[in-house]
Amino acid sequence: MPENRRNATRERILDTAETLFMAQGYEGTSMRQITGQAQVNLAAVNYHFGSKEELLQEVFRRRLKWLNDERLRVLDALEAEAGGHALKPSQIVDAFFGTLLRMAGDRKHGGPVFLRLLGRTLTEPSEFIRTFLADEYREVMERFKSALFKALPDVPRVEIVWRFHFMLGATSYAIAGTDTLRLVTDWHLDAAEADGGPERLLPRLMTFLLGGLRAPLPAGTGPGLP
Amino acid sequence: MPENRRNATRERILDTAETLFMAQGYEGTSMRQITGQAQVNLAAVNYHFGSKEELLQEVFRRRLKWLNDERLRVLDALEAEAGGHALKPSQIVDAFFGTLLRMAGDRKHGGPVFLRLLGRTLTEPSEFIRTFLADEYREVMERFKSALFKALPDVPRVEIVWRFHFMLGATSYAIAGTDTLRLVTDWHLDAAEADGGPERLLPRLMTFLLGGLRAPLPAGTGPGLP
DNA sequence: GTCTATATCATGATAGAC
DNA sequence: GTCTATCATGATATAGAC
Repeated sequence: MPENRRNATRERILDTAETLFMAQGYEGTSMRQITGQAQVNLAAVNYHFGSKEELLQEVFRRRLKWLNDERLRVLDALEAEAGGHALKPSQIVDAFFGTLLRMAGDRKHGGPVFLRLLGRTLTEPSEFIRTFLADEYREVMERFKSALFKALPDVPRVEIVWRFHFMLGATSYAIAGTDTLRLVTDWHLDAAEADGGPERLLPRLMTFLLGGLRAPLPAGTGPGLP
Repeated sequence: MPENRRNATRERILDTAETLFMAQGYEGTSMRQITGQAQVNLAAVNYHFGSKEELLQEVFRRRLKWLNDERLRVLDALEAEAGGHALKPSQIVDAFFGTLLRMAGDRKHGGPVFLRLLGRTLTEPSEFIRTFLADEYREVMERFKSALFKALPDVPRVEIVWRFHFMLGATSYAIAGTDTLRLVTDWHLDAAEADGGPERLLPRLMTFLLGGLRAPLPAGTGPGLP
């Protein structure tokens, strides 16, 4: 069973790398750590993926493919149901960010480990990571921006794009994990409240995001782009 | 002038390290890069700071000291002016996040370089960084949370803390730089619009943050903690 | 296909001359 | 205080045996 063993080794490397990159970052994780913990040979990474950079890309690709396909599937279903009418902003935001957060409960697709990795990687400085992520996200971004433009025809497009950006930031930070949350909590929240899992986080985040997305325009903001 | 030279070397190392950590991250930056670009000897970092970790901490300390003192100074002034009355949420949010963003125009205190570094570091996985930042932020966090609790007496404290967390995330991501912004833009915004500098960013961000902070409570949210 | 062994180089840190 | 020289370690990647 060479095919099975090949896949088993590949998947074990990917799973281990995902966990280590999440906990220590890309630069902070060595191939010796990955192969040691995955109990495969040091040369296996180069054999299966070519390089450490390509390993990282594959770690993201197998999860993002599923996530973004799912996002598009949900958006397609909503738009089909609406039959040409504009969607509600809350539907669009849930299709994008709700689908992401619900991944946390789905261990088959990475679960909380991948979510934290993704949140932490979005601000990673390495050029090749940002280029790669921008490519992976391009299609889904265009679809969701279009949906928001249609749902909010009176809001200048430039404002919608900025607010999408702010929503991404709030969400990334939230899924980057409870350790960073020590900055804010540490104090009035016990661990049970602070670490309530996705089912507590999602409604709170959605409320915040929609409040920001639908906030009245600030004074002095020009009209939309042509 | 041994004292002057000592300070000049120290400051040059700190400035160079700040820029490189911003562009490449902590793990991705070597002491050889830092000392080479700062045109000081390789041993100078260990002599002046002891280790690479302590260098990073000093890079942050000199900026965060000024930033957080300034935040507290603004908050003190607002509270003195209010004379015992609760502040408006917008005043508190501006004292915290506005003071941060206005640092971007102040090259004497790091300017945009430090802002991007800070935004990128808040999701950094290294344990010692997170512990260090949590310590540096503790006092200012407690003061601002208290001010928000007082300004929003009808909102459960746990909700305020969560929303503070979301605001931090949106802001971190926004100041982490326009490169990451390619994820969202790349498309309908020309560079001039997307990269409008802090004077464009601040009102947009404030509107978003306040919209999220003051959003109506979601259904099913329990009462505040005792 | 998988692994051993190794090539080649960069890293953070330090000892000791000046 | 600053520099040179060097240490010990760990990094990614690969050549070649099996």
